[in-house]
Amino acid sequence: MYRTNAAAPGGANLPSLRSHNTALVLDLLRTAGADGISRLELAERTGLTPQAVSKITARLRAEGLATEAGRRASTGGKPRTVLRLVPDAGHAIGVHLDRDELRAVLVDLDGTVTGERRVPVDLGAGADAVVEAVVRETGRLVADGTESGRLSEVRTLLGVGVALPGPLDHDRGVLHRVTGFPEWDGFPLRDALARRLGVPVVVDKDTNAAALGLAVGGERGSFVYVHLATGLGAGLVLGGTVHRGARTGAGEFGHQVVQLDGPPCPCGNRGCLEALCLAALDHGDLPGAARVLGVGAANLAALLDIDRVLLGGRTVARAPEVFVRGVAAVLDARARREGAPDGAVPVTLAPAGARGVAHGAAQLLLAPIFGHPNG
Amino acid sequence: MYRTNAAAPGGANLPSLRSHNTALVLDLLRTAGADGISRLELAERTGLTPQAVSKITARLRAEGLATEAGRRASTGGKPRTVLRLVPDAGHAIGVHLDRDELRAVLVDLDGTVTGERRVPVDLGAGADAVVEAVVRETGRLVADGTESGRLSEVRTLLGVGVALPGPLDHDRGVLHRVTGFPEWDGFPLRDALARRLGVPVVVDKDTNAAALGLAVGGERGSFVYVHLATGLGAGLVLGGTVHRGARTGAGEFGHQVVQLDGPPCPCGNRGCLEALCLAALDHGDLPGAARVLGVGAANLAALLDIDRVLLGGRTVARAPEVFVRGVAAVLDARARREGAPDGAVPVTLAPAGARGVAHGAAQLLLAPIFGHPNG
DNA sequence: TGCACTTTGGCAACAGCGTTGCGAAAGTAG
DNA sequence: CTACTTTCGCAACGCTGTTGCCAAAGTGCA
Repeated sequence: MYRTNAAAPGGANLPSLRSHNTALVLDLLRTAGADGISRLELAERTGLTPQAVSKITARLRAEGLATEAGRRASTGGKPRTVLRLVPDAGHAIGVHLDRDELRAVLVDLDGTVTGERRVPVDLGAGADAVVEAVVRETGRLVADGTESGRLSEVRTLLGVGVALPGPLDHDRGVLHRVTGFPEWDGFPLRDALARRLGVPVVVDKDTNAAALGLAVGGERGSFVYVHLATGLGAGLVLGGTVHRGARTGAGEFGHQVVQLDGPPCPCGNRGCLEALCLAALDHGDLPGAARVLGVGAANLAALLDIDRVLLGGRTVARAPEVFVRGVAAVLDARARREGAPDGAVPVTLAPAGARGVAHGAAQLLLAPIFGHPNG
Repeated sequence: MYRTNAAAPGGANLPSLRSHNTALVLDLLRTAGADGISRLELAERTGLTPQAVSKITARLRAEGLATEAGRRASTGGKPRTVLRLVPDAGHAIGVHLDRDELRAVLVDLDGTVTGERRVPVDLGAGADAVVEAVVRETGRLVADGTESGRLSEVRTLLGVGVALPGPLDHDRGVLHRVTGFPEWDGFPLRDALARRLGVPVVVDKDTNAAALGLAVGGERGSFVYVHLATGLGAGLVLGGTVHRGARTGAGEFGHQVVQLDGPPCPCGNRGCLEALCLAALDHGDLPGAARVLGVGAANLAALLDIDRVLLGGRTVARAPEVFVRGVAAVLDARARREGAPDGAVPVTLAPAGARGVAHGAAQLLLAPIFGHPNG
């Protein structure tokens, strides 16, 4: 399986060149999905010569990652042959560990969910119990997949991605003080799971996983995924890649202060977005909560100049239109006042729904194959 | 002169591989400065083999970009030969266009300022007058440089970088509504200057230029440069590169809302950082202004997880310690409350001083040579 | 039906990249 | 002076994408 030359401190050699171009072609094949894409189109999109694309796709076909799938209509000459990704050539499991629920999905190379499990879980029950639950559920997903013939070989399982509420250290796979569950502080979740599962494991914040899932799912450029459930967080995608920051702690959207000397927040600060938002929700004031969210989103949009704001999470799902409209109203008003030439940043509902985080967690393993090192 | 393969949509070929590695080596040579760096050290730092480094440095020496400069002490065998960048092999001019002053600097490859001019200018006097002033001052810089023997050939002038208050379109080099001077809206400054000067011109916001200058000057990782003068803005460097966002408008720090329903700002919003900050300054309340700045910086640090906050600009220069201490106090307090394992994000004064923006503007032309495409 | 034309896409030869094997150069240590 | 270590370039090499060329597979017109 192809991986980018991650270890090198920057120097590039021929193998890394090859990996890069192969990943590029694979990414285009994935994006094309079931429609497929022709060799010549691949050449145009990558900037490579047709002959180079022929060589690369020949390798991919020999390794079972790509296949020919029909032809296009002729435009006066030999018709183009359509190439397609072979989705079953690789799988990954994405696990969404929420405060009260575990959701695991089996995902193939092109992002299709081919298996899913949901069980209640208590994050407060301690590390051993939770690790055990993850091992059990991923095991069942693999068993089901093998039985149905989808996971024909164990080797096609690339690894397991785990997404859960932060803060945590993505690089080392170690949890910090998961809000509300101090006993998790310092637990090396990635290594503990990798030892038990025997496959690579990647750990990330739920918001980052969801944002990665959206980026892989076709959302281009820079955007923010705002997640409102028991807490408030954000996943940032800047220029197509998830921005995690120096200590992989970026996205602390909930504790942005937007009211100097405002009401106190459990985090110790005053006037945090999360505190104001949750307070409004407690009063049943959804539009008020949306407006507060909008102020935060508008700040973020101005600071980072993003293309889009995507909303998700359980609370948003309860009244999607109220939140989308409320947040958009704040952004529109600000754009009008500032006379933005292209209008306001659009606000939409994250399309993946309740499965978004688990799906994105699986992409933590799949994305590197397509040339997105850390997503 | 080496340039990265910018036009390609992602596909890499052998020339682009070569450019990449050459730029990498040049960047290390530049970073090493007058001390120089040995071939073996270059090999270790890049991950390339010693032989590859020998070939690359041989090319660089043949083209006059690098030279041998002494040897290190032996460690039991043949002593390492030290290589050094030839600073005079290339120059760039950086122009800082402020509301009332034009500052232009001539900078060589390793960032040393070898010529400087300062003249009063009125941005409100219209485009023609300002363009004329830039043409005149850059011309004099070149004339002085040629006379002193530094600019031995005209070909060593790579181009002119112009930095001025935003907002503007960096990609196209077109100004938007420069705050306070609506007549500039839509003026194609880059093309107008390039036609008159006959060399490449790059236009950017003053804050971005300063941030780029700091990044090139050795500031690693992710940081924010906060500029407080007649207005308030920020330049973001994320993972070593300047973040400009989708429409190159990122860094709108001044109009971050931190007080819902706060005092009105000329921009039309309420409770903007800039409004609060300038109001405090009007009352002579520097610590108050610093505190407001600190709240904004803390929000940004939490959102983006940056390594450092750097302060600059005329107002900061008037009482540097008050601002550094005031901003740091807010960040420290928040870090303590949240129990950040590594402590608070450090706050320091931007080292480049009043010349920072002009120096950074020159780096807009130099950075691509060292593998930083847009800085 | 047959011929001319267009377009696709693979084979073979090629240029250029970093890599490997090896030896000359230039020091230190005894 | 000898033995050893370390640096560093020459030559041969393997592999990359590129170029030149030609067979295959269509369309369109006579």
